[in-house]
Amino acid sequence: MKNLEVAKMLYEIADILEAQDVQFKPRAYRNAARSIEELSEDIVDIWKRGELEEIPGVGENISKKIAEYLETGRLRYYTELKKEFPVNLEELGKVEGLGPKRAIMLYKKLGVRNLEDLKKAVGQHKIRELEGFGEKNEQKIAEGIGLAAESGKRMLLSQIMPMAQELERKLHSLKEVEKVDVVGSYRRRKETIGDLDILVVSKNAAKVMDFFTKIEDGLKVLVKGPAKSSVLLSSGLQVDLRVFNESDYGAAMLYFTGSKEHNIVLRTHAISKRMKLSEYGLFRGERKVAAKSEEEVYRALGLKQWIPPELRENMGEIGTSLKGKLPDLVELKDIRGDLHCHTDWSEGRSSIEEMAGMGKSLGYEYMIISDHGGTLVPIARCMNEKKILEQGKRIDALNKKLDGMTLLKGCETNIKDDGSIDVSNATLKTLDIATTAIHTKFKMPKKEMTKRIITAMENEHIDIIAHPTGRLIGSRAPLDFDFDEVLDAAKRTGTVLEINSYPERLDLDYLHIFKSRGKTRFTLGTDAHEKAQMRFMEFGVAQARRGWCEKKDILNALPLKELRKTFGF
DNA sequence: GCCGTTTTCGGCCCGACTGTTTTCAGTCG
Repeated sequence: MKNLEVAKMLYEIADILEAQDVQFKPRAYRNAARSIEELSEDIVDIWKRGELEEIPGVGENISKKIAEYLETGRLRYYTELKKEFPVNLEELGKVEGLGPKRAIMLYKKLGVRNLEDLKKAVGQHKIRELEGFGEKNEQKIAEGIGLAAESGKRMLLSQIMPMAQELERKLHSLKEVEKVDVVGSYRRRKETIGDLDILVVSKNAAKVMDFFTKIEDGLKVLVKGPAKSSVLLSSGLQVDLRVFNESDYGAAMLYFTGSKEHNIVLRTHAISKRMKLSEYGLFRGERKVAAKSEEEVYRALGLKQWIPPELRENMGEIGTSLKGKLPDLVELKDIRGDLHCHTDWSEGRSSIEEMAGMGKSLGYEYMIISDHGGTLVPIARCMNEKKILEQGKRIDALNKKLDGMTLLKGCETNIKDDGSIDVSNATLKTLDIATTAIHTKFKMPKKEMTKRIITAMENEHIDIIAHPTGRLIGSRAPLDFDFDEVLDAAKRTGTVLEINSYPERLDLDYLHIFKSRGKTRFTLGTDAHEKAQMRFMEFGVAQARRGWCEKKDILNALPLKELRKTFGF
């Protein structure tokens, strides 16, 4: 997968062009880079099909450059630029307050090429003497170097959520605060969060800013103004807070929820209607047309529906809302059961009874017990076939005692290198729903990997492929296989792809879900290894929503009777 | 360099904060 490599190169070209005061091109390169970064498909495949120009933001010139790079392994245009400016802009850009222009300036005047050089220049107090820099800037850069290692580290949504909720509570405790909302990528329920954006309604902004900049856990105040302040928490999380009037709050919510791309399209749309949109409202000339609520602003722009935050990723949501055709997104309350759970029969930490108790308290109609089973060693405490059958009997017995909820017999088996399953068909047949997944040998040629997964799907006893891409956010890359072929196989064999709700997995991710919607349905499973983790369902639902899923796309929104029919048990 | 419910040419989001300026540039989101 060369996507990130190509994106990085385009970002760097953008930075160098910007440092040279080139107009508009930097943005063009950045747009292209961002699209490529977010592709769910390998750019090499797109190039081979001759469809580079179909990528949003990639036109004739950039596509030629990408093709040259993929074909020859280098891009002359880029190497020329780098020869002129041999600067590690990616590294230097992580220093707060240092952008491409100043970085290039530091190279020209002081020969700074990377973080190491920058440290030296700061140490020798050379930066303060440069025109346009000064003592304070030098000091800021010195602090920025220390923080650079920490910054840019994104945290999982599940780690951020408790912090966000606590900040919300603290701000609410201040009597001057009328409203608090955590917005930004948190509100859009992105799988990882870089920083938190908080909006507050208050008539006493100064008081709120004083309170916020002295907040417990604050490590450093980055910015403090009458309308905006930023604090770096000791956890490394940056929190931005803005205070607004009640009357502008909707426009502010809209603006700070983003995404940036959603906003740009929305603002451009406003211009086309001879209006101007900012965080203070939608204006026609001097007159404020709408600002109080998001609904009001969207409506005034001619959109027929309010766009849920999870959809605001510039994937066609604005055009779709103009036509009034947005999906009616699945909600947590639609989910009638968890279809991926472990217990202490394999590597889980809670008993079947404890898990069932949790399922009941969540109001579920059913849930599966899908412990690890099979012969592949690396999986902790895999059940052998005898134990799988024994567990099945135990579940049957428990079901007679359980009132109002049904336990389903399941097992998470393993896909061997050749695509066969490490549990016999005879045993798989005794299960209500059979799940399988890749847990070994994550690297093999794309063709082989594709065949391996499809072979598993063709086993008539297999119902679900769990965490299909195998990625672990921040630590393991997704498996390399042809997703379209697997999608076709899902349609053909009736095998379902899972949306794994475990925060490090969230697999399928929203781009794959978006692409698959309508071609196959999905199951949601938490992959809980203890009862409390069954609450991860909300993250899976969020991911499904980000992939535009409706209730009908999710199998565990079905009543048990329908689920039985679908899986034939 | 890209793109089109205003356009195939002529535009390209917008405002806050900071530091260094004496009216603004750079950075950030």
